Amino acid sequence: MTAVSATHESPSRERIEASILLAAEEVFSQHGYRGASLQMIADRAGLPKANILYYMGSKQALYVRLLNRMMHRWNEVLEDITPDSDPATVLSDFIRTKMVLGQRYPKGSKLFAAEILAGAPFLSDYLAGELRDWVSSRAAIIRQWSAQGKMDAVDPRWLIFLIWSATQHYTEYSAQVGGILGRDALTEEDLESISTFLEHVILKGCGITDSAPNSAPNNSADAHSAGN
Amino acid sequence: MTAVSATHESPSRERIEASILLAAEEVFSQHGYRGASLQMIADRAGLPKANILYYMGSKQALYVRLLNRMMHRWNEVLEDITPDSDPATVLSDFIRTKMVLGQRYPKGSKLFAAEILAGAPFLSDYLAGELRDWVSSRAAIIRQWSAQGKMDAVDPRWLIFLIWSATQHYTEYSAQVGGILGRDALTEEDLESISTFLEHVILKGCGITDSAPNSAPNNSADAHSAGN
DNA sequence: GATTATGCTGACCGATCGGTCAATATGGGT
DNA sequence: ACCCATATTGACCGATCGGTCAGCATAATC
Repeated sequence: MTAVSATHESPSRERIEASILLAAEEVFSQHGYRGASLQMIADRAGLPKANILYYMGSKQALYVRLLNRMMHRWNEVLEDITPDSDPATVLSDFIRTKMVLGQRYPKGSKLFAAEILAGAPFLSDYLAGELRDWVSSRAAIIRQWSAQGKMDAVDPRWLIFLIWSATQHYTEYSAQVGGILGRDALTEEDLESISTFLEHVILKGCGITDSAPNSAPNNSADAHSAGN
Repeated sequence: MTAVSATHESPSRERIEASILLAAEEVFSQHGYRGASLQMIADRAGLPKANILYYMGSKQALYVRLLNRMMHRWNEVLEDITPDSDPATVLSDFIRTKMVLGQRYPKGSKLFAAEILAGAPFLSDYLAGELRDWVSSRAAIIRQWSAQGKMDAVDPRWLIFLIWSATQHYTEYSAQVGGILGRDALTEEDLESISTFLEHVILKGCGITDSAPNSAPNNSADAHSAGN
């Protein structure tokens, strides 16, 4: 082939692998690990099945590679959080970042959801290790906020789960949301409306008064939606 | 055969069908429609594979039967809601009922989730029809509550989605929740703590003041959790 | 006891599964 | 021109897929 051998990889190889990963993410997210077939992935990528295995080694290797890629994508979320942070800013950013990530990687998010739904056979170590520590450290800081009187003394773990679930819902249940709203995909206005709603309810529900009042001081929400 | 023929069915038939449905719900919920195999279902039910098909006709018929059974189970939720109802009571009941249903039918809930995740190929009619009307009618009432000043003017559809997602999270992501909390299943105390938290945050977040003050008038939450 | 309807299941079907491999194609290094 | 590592893929493997069916077991009906 062309390139620099060993450590570095040819651009053509990278392009092919990317197209395989794209196709695989779609198929795995829709049918889960067992339900996905290499033939479907190959067809969607426009390659012969044997080529998929040449580049990825095995179905399982391809799958865990997708899982790992998705895990790394979460890293930009809730990173800079300290006991001195402003809860309103941090939680608001948490909500909006998660909403954006769900829209940016809908297939990857669904893949992750399917893995958890199946009992997380490939992720139990990650969940009980890395992610558990992540939650613990954030929870500890949130508890300090409560102790400082910055917010109500809610259980921080339930709060984190609430924000996770409320935001993920719109990507993983997009078929349900779409069916009910009567559109195929959420509009920009939908996303802004939902984010504002979640901010309003969760911050207010936790007894957080917006300390950086960049918005008008109306206590009620603003968006009311059109029809249906 | 034993029985009364035609309309009524033999008790032995009912028992067998129930055991098949139980096994199938488990397998489908874990692997989705495509990922599930009749052999796995047969093994779990302790029956030969051909017997599954004798009773259920086909894989698809068995699957849609499970979906329908699960849909009917939601019916007890948010039924008695009128413009004159007390939002605090109704929403509180909504939250707790959904939490209980998720615990009562974890497999069925996961089955439903997997179907939606796959793009709801068997449920698109239901979502865009029956369920959509259900949401519409409830949303209209909630809007009236807002107009009456009983609560903030939030978008009722986002509120319904919020309660759905927040409660379903604990059954469909039980593998994740369990991994993080360090237990296999949620305890009674967990469930009570979570329900109280969700009540607190969502009602307060929607500007609903508990009009039936059966609990002490502490505005902050009470549960704070132990460790981790 | 013979008849008939239903319950039940081992054996089999073509299709598809994940994966292997040998054969061929390609393209830079010398 | 020659070499050789890498890229590519059709053909094939045993296993499993959903589904069919013939044939035997069982039990109600006459």
